[in-house]
Amino acid sequence: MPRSSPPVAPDLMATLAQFCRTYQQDFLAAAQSLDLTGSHASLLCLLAEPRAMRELAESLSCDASNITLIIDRLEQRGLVERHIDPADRRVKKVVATAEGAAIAAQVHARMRGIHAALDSLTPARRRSLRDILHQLGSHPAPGTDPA
Amino acid sequence: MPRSSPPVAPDLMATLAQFCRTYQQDFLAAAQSLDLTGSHASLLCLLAEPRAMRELAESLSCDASNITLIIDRLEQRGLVERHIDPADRRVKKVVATAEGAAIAAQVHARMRGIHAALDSLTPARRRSLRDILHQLGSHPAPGTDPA
DNA sequence: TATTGTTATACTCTATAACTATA
DNA sequence: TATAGTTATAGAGTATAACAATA
Repeated sequence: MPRSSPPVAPDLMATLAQFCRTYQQDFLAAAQSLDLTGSHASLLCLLAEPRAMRELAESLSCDASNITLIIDRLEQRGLVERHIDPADRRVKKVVATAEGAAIAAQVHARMRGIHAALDSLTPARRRSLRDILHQLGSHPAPGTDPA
Repeated sequence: MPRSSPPVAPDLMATLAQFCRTYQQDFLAAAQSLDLTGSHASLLCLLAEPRAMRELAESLSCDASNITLIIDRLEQRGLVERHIDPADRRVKKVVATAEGAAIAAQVHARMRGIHAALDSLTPARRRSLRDILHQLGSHPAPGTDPA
């Protein structure tokens, strides 16, 4: 097996993959404990700020028609509301209600596995992780290129 | 809003959530570029070593009957094979074929967004990230407790 | 004309339950 | 009897296409 890449890259990718898998498992378990599907919880957790339906579809990598149905249910449950954007009346901004925001916070709070893992780090390493992830986050997202 | 938690925790959780979302988007795009659904690609990428069907169901947080169908398709496509475990003839170990392993590697290789982000880090920070994630990974997984 | 969001439809995915084989 | 995997079925989720409203 030839190895022309820098030595850290393959190992890092594998470790990253495993971590994200663990994160997903923990997230799903937390969502289900709150009577939410993974999609519903993902959507709710995106609403720290109001977002247009189309934005949400892109973030979840799914069709816009799908978002309509998910938001329908979350709205029936009183967790989100639709507000027409005055700046462009075609757009509907989805905002979390107080209860919706509380449940979104609960999803993250109930991710016991992740919290336990993070608690095992020294404070310095936690800060280091946060800084590195923050830098990674401030990069052009894959699918969201504004042509 | 009261804040009794350590200051780094909420910020870290939010950053972590966003990173894992970006990872998922990039992973899905890479999978689709190889004519794989997200589930099929996830399963294929779990087969660095042979695994029993039941293990795979747990890793993907889905029912075992579902794994049967996914493996059926991957097998028809020549990407995996089922081998009865001699130690327990009820168990079927799923192993990736050479082509399956190559495609699994391709999935990771095609995650352009993640690679670009990682490339933006200094080598020292990449090593730091790898070490931290490695430590996080060596912790009791949430759903996999051997009661 | 292009875009946002919705509706109707068909297709796929996923879980539930019953079954076979092995332990 | 308990467990691993499969099969058949029903329910939920997802995408496609046509539509209404706004730009």
